[in-house]
Amino acid sequence: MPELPEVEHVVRALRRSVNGSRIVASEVTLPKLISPLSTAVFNRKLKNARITAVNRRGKYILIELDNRLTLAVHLRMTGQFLVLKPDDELPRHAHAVFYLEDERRLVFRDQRQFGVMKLLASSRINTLKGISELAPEPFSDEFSLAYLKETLAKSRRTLKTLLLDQTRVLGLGNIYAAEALFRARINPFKIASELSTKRVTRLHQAIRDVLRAAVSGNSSSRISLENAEGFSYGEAFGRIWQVYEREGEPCFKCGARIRRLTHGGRSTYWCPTCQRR
DNA sequence: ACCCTCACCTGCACGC
DNA sequence: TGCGTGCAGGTGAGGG
Repeated sequence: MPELPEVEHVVRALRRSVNGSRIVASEVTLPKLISPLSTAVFNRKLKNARITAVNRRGKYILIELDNRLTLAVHLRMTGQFLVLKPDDELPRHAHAVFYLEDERRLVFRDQRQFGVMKLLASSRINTLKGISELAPEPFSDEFSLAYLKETLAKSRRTLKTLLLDQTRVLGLGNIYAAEALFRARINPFKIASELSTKRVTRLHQAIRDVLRAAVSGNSSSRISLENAEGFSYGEAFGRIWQVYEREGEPCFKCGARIRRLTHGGRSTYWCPTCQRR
């Protein structure tokens, strides 16, 4: 599920539902999830730790504990958190269970098993491979027009590819990259360094607009970890994509048929008229 | 230093 | 019904 907005929703839901809770025990049934730690060490370090904060950096969820450790979680494609009440059955693909002092269980499930958890000293979070190199947060001052202009100027890759690179532009995934390019009326296969200043400006605005709309959309209040079905894209969020997953359908702006091409192993959708080369 | 390809997994929709 | 194919929202290792 998760691009930056979805991760932000998960973070907020975790804050509402488990911040302040104490973990009395944990269980991990998929060792690679927490590698390189052993499950024994992982469980021992978490025992009796209290969750003191839940934050986000890029698409990483940072669960801070009162023992100077932080659990950094990346959901990748299908990772989910949910909170079970005492009588609830453990769902399929539950790979880690955190038993809370009030009898609830915080569960991490992940159908495709791509998700990762790293437990390490809070002071060392920024040294974590994957986090240390991340581009500035899209809503920070650091992610300025000048930053984007310089970043694009340095790359001969296509925009679509570059927008997915979290070390250059943070927060977009395959959906929002396509949506941002549509919003900015820019062709996904354009070479980054060849973009005019006018277009860079439009793209900068579009990236923020698309992410902001998704973060602050009507969905956020409805999401709850106690109702896992709340976590999905598309209709469940009450949103319709402009181009994503709309191959062959008419563009909402001009009526042209939306096109799709597989590019670097992933689908790219665009309107051939609104987003000319 | 950069950029590309592939690998990591399960499950679903599709066509034969 | 069953089986093969392609596809799915993300990243990181390895190689050119």
